[in-house]
Amino acid sequence: MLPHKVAIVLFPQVQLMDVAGPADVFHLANELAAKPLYQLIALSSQGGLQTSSCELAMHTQPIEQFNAKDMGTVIIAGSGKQGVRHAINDPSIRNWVLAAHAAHARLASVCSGAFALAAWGLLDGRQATTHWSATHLLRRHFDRVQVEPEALYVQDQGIWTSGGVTTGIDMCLAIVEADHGRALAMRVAKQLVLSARRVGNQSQYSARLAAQSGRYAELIAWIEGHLRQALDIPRLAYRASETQRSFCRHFASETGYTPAVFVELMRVQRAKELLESGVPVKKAARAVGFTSDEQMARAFKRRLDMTAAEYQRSLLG
DNA sequence: ACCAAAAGCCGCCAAC
DNA sequence: AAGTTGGCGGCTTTTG
Repeated sequence: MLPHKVAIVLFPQVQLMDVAGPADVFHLANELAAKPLYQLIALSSQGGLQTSSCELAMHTQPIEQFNAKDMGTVIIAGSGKQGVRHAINDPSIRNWVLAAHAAHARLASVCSGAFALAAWGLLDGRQATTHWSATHLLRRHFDRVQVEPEALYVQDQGIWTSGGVTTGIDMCLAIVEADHGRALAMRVAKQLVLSARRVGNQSQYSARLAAQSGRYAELIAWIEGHLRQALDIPRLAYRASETQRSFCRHFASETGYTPAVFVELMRVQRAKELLESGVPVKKAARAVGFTSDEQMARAFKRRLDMTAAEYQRSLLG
């Protein structure tokens, strides 16, 4: 089987970590699988040495020497403003990436690389993210992009975008997982000594955001303060002075979560915080309102794809 | 790992 | 006329 070609496209003033993180993930995947799963290719407009924003330079190949149609994955690394602008207006890079996309290559960006994809129209109608400090800019300049400011990384119809710097690692782990399964991705994460593997959609944050304003702000605040008690739909609807049917409908459209899912996310989030401060699993489970540690284990599996004990252990390194 | 019971969820639709 | 409400039924998910 031929290795899957992964092209990383560098611009002037590239962020070193945007390149190094993904590169090491794919390289370690090869090592740990003991098979050449991925072939890494660093590309730039002219080839040669590319100086990163921190002055360390990387060797690259001229992009036009490679056939875009051969690429399995193309990663656009982030860089400073001038670098991105330069890339956006460089027709050789643009056409090459578009050709790769037309040939069904998987596209991905790290950090400000999303601006290049957006400028070329590739993110129209798609969910995407970029560095947290630039999400509002992305939204302002490209109103057809569904910007997800809370996500570490997002995948929508074959195009992946990730937030800043180290999230490129999280994204590439998810790519490895999609290609070769969870076991290999976990081994790579472990090899990289990543404490806790982070999932792409930080839904806990979204849940918390939803709590800050809007029609159910008060109810949500109350939920947060009363996680230990039973929070089923009849009770919540009663507190909201609505019928169950209307409450469910309104709550879901307001927060994006059904009531039960929302409560579970809150409990998992709070449990994580307790586990982080060293509280034992059983105690944490009771403290946040899970009726048993068994129930918490199931919730952790659902939301984080790991057990509470695994989560706690992952923090200790 | 399984299963029956319970709870959650959501489309449907008549009634506002 | 268009939009919201809430009861019902049944399908899916969760629980113990």
